[in-house]
Amino acid sequence: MQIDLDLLFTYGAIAKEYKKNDVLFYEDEMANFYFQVVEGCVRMFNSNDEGKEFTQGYFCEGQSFGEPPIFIDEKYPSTAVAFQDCKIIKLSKEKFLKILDEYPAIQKQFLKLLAHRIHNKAKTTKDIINQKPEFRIVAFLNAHKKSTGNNKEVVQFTRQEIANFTGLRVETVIRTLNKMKADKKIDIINHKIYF
Amino acid sequence: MQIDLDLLFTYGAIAKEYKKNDVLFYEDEMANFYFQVVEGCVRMFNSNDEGKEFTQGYFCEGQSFGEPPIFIDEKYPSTAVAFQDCKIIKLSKEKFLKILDEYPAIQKQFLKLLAHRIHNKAKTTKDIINQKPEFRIVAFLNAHKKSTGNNKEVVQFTRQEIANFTGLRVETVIRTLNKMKADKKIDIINHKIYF
DNA sequence: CGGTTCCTTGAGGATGATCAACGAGGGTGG
DNA sequence: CCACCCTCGTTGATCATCCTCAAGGAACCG
Repeated sequence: MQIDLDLLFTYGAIAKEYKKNDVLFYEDEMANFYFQVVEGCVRMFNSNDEGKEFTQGYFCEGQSFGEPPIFIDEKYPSTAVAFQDCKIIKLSKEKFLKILDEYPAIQKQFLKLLAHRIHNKAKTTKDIINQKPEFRIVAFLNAHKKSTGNNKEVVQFTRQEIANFTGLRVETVIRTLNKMKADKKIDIINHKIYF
Repeated sequence: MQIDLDLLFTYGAIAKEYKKNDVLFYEDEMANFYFQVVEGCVRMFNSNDEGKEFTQGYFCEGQSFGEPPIFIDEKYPSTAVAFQDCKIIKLSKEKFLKILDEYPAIQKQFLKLLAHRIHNKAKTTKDIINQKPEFRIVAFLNAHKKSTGNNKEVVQFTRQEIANFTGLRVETVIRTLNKMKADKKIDIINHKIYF
């Protein structure tokens, strides 16, 4: 889901550049802006007291993020950082809500978007709870592979990133991946994972 | 969030009674109806291969459920069963979408509803991943306590239900609750939990 | 009562986390 | 060009935690 860039600019949006690891907003901050990715990719995550991070999701080119709290006057449930160098469009909450009011079709698009998000989160949560490291990793790989074809493709995530998303530790991810390789479920060539 | 009952009936909705444990729909079924609870409470959950259940959420009097897949022509991600004897309103998908089209205010309400759901799910997932059984249980108790006051109140869930929601095993829940009692974090009187 | 459903306890075991160390590659600046 | 420092991947050993299994007890209800 993305709103037309011209429309956004008409309503006063600005484009901003972020370097990798720049923070866009912090967990528990009030939500005052609508964000839409033009270039790059953003990661949303939570950290617990011991510093262990849990990745809630990635938002890439053409995707918006951080909208739910805008609709309900809530704080951000997670922190957002640039996963790569990014160009991001920002629009104030008020203007964003105005667009929705004036363009019912867009509002409907957002309804669908949120429905997708819930659907995905339900699936993800289910898969993570299912414990079994291998199962969690497979679910992650399936959810994040680009093509739907049968042919294997290289996985663009580090083992640490897989760990952060699945709630496992790096070492466990590595050992599980090695087992999966032995079982011919994935290929690992020169440290790169093919799934 | 609930749609006015008269309006629902005008559009052809019917009320249906379910006995405890009756199934309203199964995981992976296509979503063809809008559901709204008039009386009682519904549980949505997934089962894994070993039969272990994970509760995605409870939906009680006045709440609707199972809408996300309707918006996006998807299957249900979970199974829904009557948690108690229930009276539920059902309306066909087509009619439901028609209501949304004809009443923009209602559509907006649903946007907010879905935003709330996502926000909650993000928090819940974060808390579950945080491992530590005690932390998960406290998160569950906080999320499901009725009043927001400081005074303790009785918890209406069985230990098995807490286990299903937190992804723990009953025995672990029991032992953790006992520890929490010893630490004065909860009271347990005659097997009932006060939090 | 007899049958549920729910709660409880103990013992044992498996699994993933933790800790510690090291290797390999890529980029940077002297 | 080389030394250094990153980040990322890897391995082994040990440990703590939660799961599993088995058994029984308590409360409730027709």
